[in-house]
Amino acid sequence: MNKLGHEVLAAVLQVRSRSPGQLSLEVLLWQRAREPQVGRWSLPGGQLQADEDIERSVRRQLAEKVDVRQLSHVEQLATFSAPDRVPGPRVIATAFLGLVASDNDPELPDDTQWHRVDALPRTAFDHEAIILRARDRLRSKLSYTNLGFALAPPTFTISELRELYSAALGHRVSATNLQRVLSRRGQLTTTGETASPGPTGGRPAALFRFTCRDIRVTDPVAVLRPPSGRR
Amino acid sequence: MNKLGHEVLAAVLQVRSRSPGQLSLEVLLWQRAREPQVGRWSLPGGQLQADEDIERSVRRQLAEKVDVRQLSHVEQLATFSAPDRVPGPRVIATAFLGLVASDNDPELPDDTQWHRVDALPRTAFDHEAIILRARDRLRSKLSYTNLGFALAPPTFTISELRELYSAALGHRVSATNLQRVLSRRGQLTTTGETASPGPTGGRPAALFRFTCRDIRVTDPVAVLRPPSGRR
DNA sequence: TCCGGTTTTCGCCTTTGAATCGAAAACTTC
DNA sequence: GAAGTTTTCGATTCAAAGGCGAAAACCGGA
Repeated sequence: MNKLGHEVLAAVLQVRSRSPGQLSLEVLLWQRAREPQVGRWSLPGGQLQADEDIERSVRRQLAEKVDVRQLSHVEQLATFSAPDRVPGPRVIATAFLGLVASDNDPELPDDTQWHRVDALPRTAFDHEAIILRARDRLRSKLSYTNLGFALAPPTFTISELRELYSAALGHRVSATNLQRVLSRRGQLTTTGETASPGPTGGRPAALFRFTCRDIRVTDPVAVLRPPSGRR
Repeated sequence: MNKLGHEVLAAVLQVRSRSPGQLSLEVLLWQRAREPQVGRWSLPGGQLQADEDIERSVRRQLAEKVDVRQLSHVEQLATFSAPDRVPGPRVIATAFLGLVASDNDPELPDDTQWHRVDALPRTAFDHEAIILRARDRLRSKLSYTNLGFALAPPTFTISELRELYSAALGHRVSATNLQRVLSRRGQLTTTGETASPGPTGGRPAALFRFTCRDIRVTDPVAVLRPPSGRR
């Protein structure tokens, strides 16, 4: 039997604010201190162990870089297998998408930093392709699932949520429409509380939370759905 | 470095007619002649070789069971890694979805047969889960992409296409609606030809083909799309 | 206390695309 | 030519998202 190495890699994404009011989608990377590719930035990950499946493995590997209890969502992305994707002995990689809610700010090791996904530094191997794949997966799932819960704090105003979505999707989002779409789907629950207005005043915003914090497909808009039989 | 085996598996799906007029979604399986799991039905696949990536590997392995030129579409599904998913030395599996258009009827080896996905025989290892995953992927992509081209013959009538979709989706489909949805999306092109009516008469049906035979997302119904800026 | 400024919220309307229905068209056989 | 079949097409309804502006609820300062 042909034996080869298998690693797991995770693109952990979070919407973060670098300067106040300026949110951006960022990814967790660590800088390589040794060859190969010294100085380049890598996704966290490592070799799969004998007694773990890849889902367990990715959580174990991530624990070295970040508090895994702050991971609100992890899902498999794809497996990358080009024979020359890394130098030396062949290694297959299964990539994951991880999400951290925006109210967390995990302690990071010295070699590890957040980087804007739209302004990546020099990355190692095929990691840039993996990061972009993770971003695309997040963007499409924000549309047709309730995955927003994994980016948002436990409770939030519509304006805050709008900024989160806007940073993650990379385009402007209307607060009016966001609220209507999510609440029509039953994803939003009002807490009854209100946030205190900012220094410039204004009507106090109502606080919401996601109805359900398990990922749930909103029906990938079931086109060609079965005939209703309704008359 | 921890070395382990890596195999690729393919769930090749086709809409086939067992008795005339009765279409069903079927999957290509071969029956195991040796331990482990003698007599159970397996997905085609095999060990990844040193110089190939998994996409090449799956096509190579499939060539042993079916004419690969008849494969109209192949895509990666997911990687399965439970340590005990097969007995003996550990093997990771990356599963693929393959599609064959309904006008093909490939020559098959003696140990290989088509089986209805909704009436599977006793399958080996975790292969049933993979088959169901493949079916679900096909069903959702039929809705929001033009993947139908991979199931359909080069040219077809709307009625034929309706039966194909109906068998693949597992529910009735309205011909009227199917035609309008696909042509609004620009996926259908009329050939100008018409099919000859059946033995019972009836208006001759117009022949169509898919505008484009590369997979193309129809916009996963871009909810929360960017503001139009239109006034 | 009143008033302008600010932010959120809500209702109404438009737009888009899918589902339904029924009638017309085009062919068969008798 | 009449009756029966099947396809095709237009008109209508229905559902969900996007756009817009007015009303609500707060601020600070005159």
